[in-house]
Amino acid sequence: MTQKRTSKRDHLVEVAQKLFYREGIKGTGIDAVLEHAGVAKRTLYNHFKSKDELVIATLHRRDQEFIDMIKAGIRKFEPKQPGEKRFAGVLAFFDVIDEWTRSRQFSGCMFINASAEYLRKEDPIHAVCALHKKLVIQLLEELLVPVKPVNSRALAEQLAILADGAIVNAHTTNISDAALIAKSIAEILLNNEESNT
Amino acid sequence: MTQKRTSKRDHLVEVAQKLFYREGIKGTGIDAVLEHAGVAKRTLYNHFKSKDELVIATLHRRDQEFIDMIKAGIRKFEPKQPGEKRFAGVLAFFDVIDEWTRSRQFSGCMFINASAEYLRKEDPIHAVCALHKKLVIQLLEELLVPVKPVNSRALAEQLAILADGAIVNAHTTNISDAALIAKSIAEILLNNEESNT
DNA sequence: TTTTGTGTATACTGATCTGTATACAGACGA
DNA sequence: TCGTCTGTATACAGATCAGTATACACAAAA
Repeated sequence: MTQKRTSKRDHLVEVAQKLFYREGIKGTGIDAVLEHAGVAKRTLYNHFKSKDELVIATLHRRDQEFIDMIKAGIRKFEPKQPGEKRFAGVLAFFDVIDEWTRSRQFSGCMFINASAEYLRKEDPIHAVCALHKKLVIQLLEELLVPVKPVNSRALAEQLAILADGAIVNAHTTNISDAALIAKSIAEILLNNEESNT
Repeated sequence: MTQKRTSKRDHLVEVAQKLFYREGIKGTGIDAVLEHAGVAKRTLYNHFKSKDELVIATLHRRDQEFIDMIKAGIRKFEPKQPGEKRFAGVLAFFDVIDEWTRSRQFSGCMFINASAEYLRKEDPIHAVCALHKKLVIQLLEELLVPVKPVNSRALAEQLAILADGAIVNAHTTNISDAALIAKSIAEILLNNEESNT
C-alpha cells in the first residue's frame, strides 16, 4: 500500500526523467509521461501538484543517479590509471565522463539542459541545477584529498569547468574525445599543483 | 522597397533573437515576437515559412554578433595583457568572455541553450549550433598564430572546452569568476606549449 | 460492513501553440 | 490608371498544453 504508493511515484519519476532527458522538458507533455508510464492523470496529480514539481523530482533522481554512476565508474577506472596513484581518482573521473559522453543515449548534461530551458536564476528548477553542480564540486574535492592541493576548492572548480566544457562540447559539437582532452588538461593541472608543494 | 523588406525581416530577427535568448526558444511564442516587433503575423510568415526557420535566422545573426563582440573585445583587452605578447590575443579572449558573463543580460550561450532545447543532433537547429562552435574554434586558431603551437587545432579545442566550461558554470552555478579561472588554465596551457618548442 | 486510500478512465476547461485564410490599405512601376 | 508587392488586422483551424472534475473499482483496515 504505502509500498505501492511510492512505487507508482517512483515509476512516474523514472519514466519522466527518461523522457525529459531525451526530448527536453518543455518538449515533453504530461500526457506523454502518462502514456509511457501507463498511469492515470489523476494519479500523477495526486503525487505532484504540478509539472514543475515532477521536473524537480526527476532532477533530484538524476542527481543521485549521476553521483552513483561517477562513483561506480571511478572504482572501475581508478586501478587502470598509470602514473601517480594520488591522481588516479581525479583522472578516473574524466574516464567516466568520457565513457558516458560516448554512450548511445548521451544527450548532454540534464542539468545544463534544464538550466537552458529554465533560464532565470530565480526559477526553482534552475536552483536545483546549481545545487547539483555544487555537489559535483564537492565530489571533486573529495577526490582531491590524496593530492593535498594548496587550495582544493579552487582546484575542484577548475576541474568542474573542464568537465562541463567537455560535456557541452561532446553534445553540441562533434568533438567525440572532448572528455579525454579535458582529462589531459586536468593532468597538467595536477602536475602543476605538485610543483607548488 | 527592397530596403523596407529587408528591414522588416531584420527587425523580426532582431526582436526574436532577444526574446529567444531571454525566455528560451520554446518558451517564446510567435505571438510574443509579433507583439514586440509590432508586425503582423502574415508578414512574418511571408519572410519565414516556419518558426524553426526564424530560429535559425536568429542563430545566424547571433553567430555574427558574437564573433563581432569577441573581436571588438580583443582589440580592447589585448593591449592590457601583461607578460608574453604572443599570448595576449588568447588571454584577451577570456577577458571578453569574463566581461560578457558578468553583464546583466547574460543568460548563457545561446547555442548551448538552443542545443539543449533541440537535443537531437539531426535537428537543423542543433546543426547550426555545432557550426557556430566550429567557427569559434577557427577564431581561436587564428588567435594562436603568434603562439606557433605544435598542433594549433588541438590547442584551440582545448581552449574552446575551457571557454564553454566557463560560460556554462557562470550561467548555471554562482561561480562568477569562471571565465577568469578558465583564463588562468589557458595561461598554463600556453606556457606548457612554450616549453615544447 | 463501511470507510478510507489509492488507483483507473474519460471528459472537460481554458489557455496557448503554430500556421492559414480573408479582406483590405498604401506605394510603386509600367 | 492598373496591377503587383508588401504590409496590416483579424479571425480561425487544429493541435496540444497543464490541470480539474466526475464516476467508478478495488483492497485493506476499523
